[in-house]
Amino acid sequence: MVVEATIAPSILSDDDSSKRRQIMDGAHRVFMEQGFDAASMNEIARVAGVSKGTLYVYFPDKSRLFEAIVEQDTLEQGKLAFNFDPAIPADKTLRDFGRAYIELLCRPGSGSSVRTVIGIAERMPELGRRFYENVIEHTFNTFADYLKARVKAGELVIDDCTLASPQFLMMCQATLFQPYIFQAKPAPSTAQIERVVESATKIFLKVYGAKAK
Amino acid sequence: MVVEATIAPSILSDDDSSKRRQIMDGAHRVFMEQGFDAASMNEIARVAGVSKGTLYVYFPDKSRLFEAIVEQDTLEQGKLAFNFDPAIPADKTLRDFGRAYIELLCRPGSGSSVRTVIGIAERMPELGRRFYENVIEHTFNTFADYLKARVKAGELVIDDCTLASPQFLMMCQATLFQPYIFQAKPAPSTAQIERVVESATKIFLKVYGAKAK
Amino acid sequence: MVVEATIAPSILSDDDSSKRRQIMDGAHRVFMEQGFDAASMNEIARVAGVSKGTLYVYFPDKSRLFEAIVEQDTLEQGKLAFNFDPAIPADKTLRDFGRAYIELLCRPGSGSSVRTVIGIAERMPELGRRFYENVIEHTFNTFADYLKARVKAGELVIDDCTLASPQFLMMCQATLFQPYIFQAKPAPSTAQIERVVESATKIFLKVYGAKAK
Amino acid sequence: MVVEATIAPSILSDDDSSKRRQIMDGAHRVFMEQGFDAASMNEIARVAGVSKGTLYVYFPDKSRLFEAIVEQDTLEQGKLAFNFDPAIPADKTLRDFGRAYIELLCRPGSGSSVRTVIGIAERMPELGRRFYENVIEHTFNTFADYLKARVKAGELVIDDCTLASPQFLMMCQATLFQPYIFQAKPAPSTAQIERVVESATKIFLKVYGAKAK
DNA sequence: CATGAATGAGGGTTCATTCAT
DNA sequence: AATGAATGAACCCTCATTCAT
Repeated sequence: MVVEATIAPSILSDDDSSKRRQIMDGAHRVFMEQGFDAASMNEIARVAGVSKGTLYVYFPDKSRLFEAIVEQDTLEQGKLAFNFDPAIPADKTLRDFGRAYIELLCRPGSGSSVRTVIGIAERMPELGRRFYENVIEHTFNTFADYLKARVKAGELVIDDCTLASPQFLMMCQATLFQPYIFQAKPAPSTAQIERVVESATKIFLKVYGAKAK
Repeated sequence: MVVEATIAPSILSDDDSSKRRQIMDGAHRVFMEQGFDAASMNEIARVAGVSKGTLYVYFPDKSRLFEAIVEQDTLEQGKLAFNFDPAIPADKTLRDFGRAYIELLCRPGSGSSVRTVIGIAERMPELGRRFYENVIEHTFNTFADYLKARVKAGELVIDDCTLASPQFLMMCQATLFQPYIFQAKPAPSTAQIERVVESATKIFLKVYGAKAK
Repeated sequence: MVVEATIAPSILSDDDSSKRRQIMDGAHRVFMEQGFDAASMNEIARVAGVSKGTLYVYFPDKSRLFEAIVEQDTLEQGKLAFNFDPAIPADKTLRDFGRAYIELLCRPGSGSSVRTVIGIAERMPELGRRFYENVIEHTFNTFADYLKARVKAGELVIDDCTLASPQFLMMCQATLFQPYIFQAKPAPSTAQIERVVESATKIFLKVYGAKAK
Repeated sequence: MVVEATIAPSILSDDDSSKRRQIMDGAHRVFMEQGFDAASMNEIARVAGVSKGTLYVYFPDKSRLFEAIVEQDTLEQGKLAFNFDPAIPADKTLRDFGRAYIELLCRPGSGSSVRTVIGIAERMPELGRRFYENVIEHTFNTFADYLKARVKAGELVIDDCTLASPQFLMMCQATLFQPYIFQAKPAPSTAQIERVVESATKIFLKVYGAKAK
């Protein structure tokens, strides 16, 4: 029916307010490109396609808008939904997870997010803390839980899974993430990722694998 | 002659200029505490103990002063003078170097430096690149060179030292550096460092040690 | 009928409009507390309990709303209904009227009114003029009329009642009103008022009393 | 000597800084014309003939600039240097002083000052208090002191000089000051002043004069 | 060379007013 | 009639930079 089509949009527009979303989208782009201080409310309004005054209808001030953006990024990046299927052999899981982790870390936009948060962490430590806990540490913990399960299953022999988890993930980063975050090299290619993750996986299994005994 | 008295000061001031040094010291403190954008030339002048005008005698503008500061930090931090003595057993060297590395990374001031550079890397990628190459990568390379020497000496068996080097150093960071840089936790204690480095060292030797064969 | 229920409210609302009254009440409070410039239409709407848009349904703009408030105050304060009973001896009337006058002048809210009008008089002289004429001068005139009647009755001997009236009322203010209007002292106590009015009354009668001759 | 002529200006320029004076002059005009809120720093800068930034070199913010202006006015108006010569008969002194008082009160600029201070007194009571004490009350006290001396000299018989002083001065205001301050009438003419002061003087002497007995 | 007063563009924020619903 | 989201001009204030001394 024709009428329905007309009504639809307003029904679809989530009540999280399309304007609010619109502002956050614009603010996200500007904040990520420029950082907190260099981003101007003027430009955010322009990019978001709203007037400056409207910004203040939805957010009390620049800091709070920024925090909302970072919080959103924190939640989104903290999701990293990986299916740790116990039926799949550990080596395959390590490889797949390692690759997914690095790809997440180095996908476009992710770097800006990390850079922006680190850049402001000195003056807004709360933001840094929450980002670390909900994104970085959360991933470490999720993976550590998987490892514990494998240990219990007798597939792995690990004394301290809470340490083993970041050991593996940090090895996966080797050569790849740091140049990316410092803008020294572009995001790594799939081949590069494969190679580094493969090496990390082998080391991990050699050290923590059950048959390694 | 009377005239000499007048000229004297400019003669005495070494031309690498104590004033220049003075400015850089002040600017360093302010930039590191506040980041590039939030730092004001006014406060830099105040902290440096010179007039605002003098700043512009030695540096054409704020960006160039900042670049000089970062460059200086880059050079200083790139120095990490570690004595890789071939006479010392590899395991001890790994332990000592790992500890020294983390202590350097997490010593007060170092965090600010890294945060400031990462925070500005999006807009001043050149600064990020040089910092990465001269500090991060340089350390990886220096250590890789050591590893190559140990391989040649038959003490270690490593296929790709350029990869093994960051693998070890990233493992040493596990749990320690990231919370620190995000301001989520204070700098790690000596005991924490010892424990993580010890684990990394053991893994490294188990995987790459010659006797491991 | 069901429909009636829906219409009812609009029928009930008297057309001098309870909404209009509601707005004026809110606006009065805000304008008197903050002054014309510092009062915001936003807060007026909030205090009045109506939406911002509704303000503009009843008043074309901020100035006109303000003028309406001041006009209302002018009319209300101009009323000062005092019963000049010819049967009562002049000295009692003077004392009672003087006290009532000062109490009116210094009652809470009255000060704000005067301050607000004086504060804006430079830019809105018309408002000041009407306030002066309808409140201040009107009181002078009312009292002057009483004096004239007493003169005619032979109870007082006054050459110029139009001058004698403010002479008495200004003497009553002595020490009391000015510190109050400048916010230098709180509203005067009953005892203070009594004392000052008593003195003014005595002086007035000594000078203008018939028996004084 | 020629040289002296060159140096002179810098010596003459009071160290109260000509720029500061320049700013205060401009700010005075704008604040008095518009009131605190309506005055904009932009216009003050324009009228003062300096840049907006310069304003903030001399005054930390708008409030402080305003306070400086009011304070200056307070001091200047508080001066009312009147020579209470004991050799001159009281009646002449009363007449002269009364006239001088009203002329001061109603001279151009004085009204704006009073209006501005009263207008802001609700929100800046300290300003109001100091203005009242240093200008209004100070005049009352100065005159009260004179009266006390006349009482001691046996020329006047006054029970409470602290009350008698404002009684006289308020009577002098009758009909003159209030319409002026409300912008209802222009400043009174000399003739009007003379007439009202004359009447007040006569009343005062009739009541408080020694020979009145 | 060194100073610091002066600048003016641009920062974040508020607010009277409008208008689609 | 009533709403409140949206606007954009104008607000106060900061700051990198310049220049006369």
